[in-house]
Amino acid sequence: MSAMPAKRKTLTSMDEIARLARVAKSTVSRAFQDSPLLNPATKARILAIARRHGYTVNANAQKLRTNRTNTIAVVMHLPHTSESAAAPFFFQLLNDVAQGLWVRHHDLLLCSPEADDAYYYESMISSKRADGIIFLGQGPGDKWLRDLARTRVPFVVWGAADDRASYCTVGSDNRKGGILTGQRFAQLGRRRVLFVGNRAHPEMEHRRRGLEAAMKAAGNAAEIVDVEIPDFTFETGYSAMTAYLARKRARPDAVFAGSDSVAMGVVMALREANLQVPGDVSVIGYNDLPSARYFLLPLTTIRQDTHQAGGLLVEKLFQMLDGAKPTSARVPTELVIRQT
Amino acid sequence: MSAMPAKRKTLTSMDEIARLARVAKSTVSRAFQDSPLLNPATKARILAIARRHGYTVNANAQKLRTNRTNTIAVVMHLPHTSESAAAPFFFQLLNDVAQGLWVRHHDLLLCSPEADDAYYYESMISSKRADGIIFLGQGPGDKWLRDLARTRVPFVVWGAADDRASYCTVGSDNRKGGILTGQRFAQLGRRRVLFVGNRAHPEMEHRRRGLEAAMKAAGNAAEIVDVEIPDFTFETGYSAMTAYLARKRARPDAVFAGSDSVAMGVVMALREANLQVPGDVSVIGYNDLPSARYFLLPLTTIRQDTHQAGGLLVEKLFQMLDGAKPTSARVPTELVIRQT
DNA sequence: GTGAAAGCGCTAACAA
DNA sequence: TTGTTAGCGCTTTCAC
Repeated sequence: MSAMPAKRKTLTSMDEIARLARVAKSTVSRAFQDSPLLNPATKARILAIARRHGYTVNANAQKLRTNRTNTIAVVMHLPHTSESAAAPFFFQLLNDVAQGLWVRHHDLLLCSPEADDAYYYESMISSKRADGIIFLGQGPGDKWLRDLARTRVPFVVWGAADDRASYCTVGSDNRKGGILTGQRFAQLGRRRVLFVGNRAHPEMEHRRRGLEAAMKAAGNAAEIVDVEIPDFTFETGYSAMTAYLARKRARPDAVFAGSDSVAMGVVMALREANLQVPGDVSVIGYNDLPSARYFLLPLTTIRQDTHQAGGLLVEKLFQMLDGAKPTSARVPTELVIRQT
Repeated sequence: MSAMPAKRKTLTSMDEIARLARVAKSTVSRAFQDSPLLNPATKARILAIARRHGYTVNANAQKLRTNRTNTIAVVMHLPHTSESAAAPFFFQLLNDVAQGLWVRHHDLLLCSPEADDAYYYESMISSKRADGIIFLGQGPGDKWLRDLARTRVPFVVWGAADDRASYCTVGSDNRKGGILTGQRFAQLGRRRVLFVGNRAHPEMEHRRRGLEAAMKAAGNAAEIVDVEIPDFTFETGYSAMTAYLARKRARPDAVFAGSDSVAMGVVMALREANLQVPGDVSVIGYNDLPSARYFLLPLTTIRQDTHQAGGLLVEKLFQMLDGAKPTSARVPTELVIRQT
């Protein structure tokens, strides 16, 4: 059934409903706010009339008046070309954040990062498009986030904790992820490990440091070489690894990749170069994507709990909107050993 | 740099800016609208002052006044549990739609389908939260979409074209996808094919009919059996196939799956039952996900151009907002033969 | 329990 | 080229 009869011209303002119900506009307003002051009978009558006429409260007038939007902006890097597979991990996180937002009856405004400049995000808030912002990922360098922290913009970030705790983050324990990887490599007797990532991203830098610490602690004088990549797709992993193998004589015996997608690309490149995985080279990814499990060679990887993460991001942001100053949080990190 | 100096209290209304610039409020308004009427010098002066004071136009007042939101709602089924892998295909589509929307300077409100009831969507529009709606997927049955088409709500749908053309869709040529699959199976001499999908979804029904037509045309008296599944995840494909094999004596020699994820689940189930893919059983998926290519067994599948689709969805919706009545469109469909 | 009145910040018609 | 004015539809005092 079409819920709103087409015949009746649908009414668009409280005044009109008020007139029909023979009450004041303010009474209609109270009915829609479910005010306890209001006589239940009056309320029911008003709501019935409104429904019959396809009336809904104008959200913009409401937002203007109350100075509250009930909207949260979620900023996520969307790949500009569709060639590069959209980062599945962030979509998973987006999904979990969205759940948390529905539950709290807030709208989700999906945004792409504009210039990495605090100004853009300040104006999102000052123009009253959203009450707060959730950033899915820090990107390389977080200076602009520190800048943003100096303003009145309420926001939380998925990513590595800021050393100076200038803003609130939720992230996996990246250092631990690095340590688990290092321990695994050490245990397998690996000595020439490649870190295929990007240390400009705070998260990656933490992983890298954990990796180094663990390998050092194990004491078998391993060497870590960095292969810098600009993004974390399969294609990038594949071509970075291929290029590396073409250029260098020394073969790595282990690779720690910045994401599962990268890890899969690395495995493909390795196989094409006739290196056995995991015989000659061990490979460990990050995120435990669903597809990591069903890859050609089920991928060994670091898992983080995105569902919990999504909930935490939302929760922290709401605490902030309530005037609190929430602390950063970590979600646990775990090594999933499969066949690489 | 923090773009807005913290010292100065940031101004929040045009009146205040007008006073500082010694002009009328309407002149400030014109400056922000980039009105050609305005003296460029005046405009520059106003904008400079505004910027200096961290002023931005209040979007809600603007929306209220102009009765335009510059926002499009995108409705997408987000899995309520994180167990089931979020449908990667729709995220890809979301990404492409988002691109199209940025380009046109529109905001994207991400929504989850509430009750499959036209009322909910009518109120999204009548409450002026969005100017139009893009539905990513029809779901099982599209009666409510036909209902919605009888209202004044501007919307377009990713999915199968409605027989009665009551609303505008963009979708892949599902029938052709079915035909390509049928031809391939026929050419391989397959006779007992399983359709693992859900005919309540119009898209699936079209594929299924194409499959049947092609197999009939090939003339080798094949039989098609339906395995109904409620969603299109790996897990569902896996368990549906496992259950089927446990129940039935007759082995299929071909499977046409509702999505690549389902196809991968099917392949796993088949292997566990000691059936060779593609030796004993051919499997064809749908969507050509990035991960389909790097699956355990690179997946044979039907590819559709989501990038083009995203652009078309946005374009059609804008035509509709301009008062036109755009026709439904199809994006091409192609068989990608790999190893299943 | 309900009504009257003021005003949120903006745009656009009209006037100058 | 700029200013004046009248609302857009709502919430929220304050009165009764």
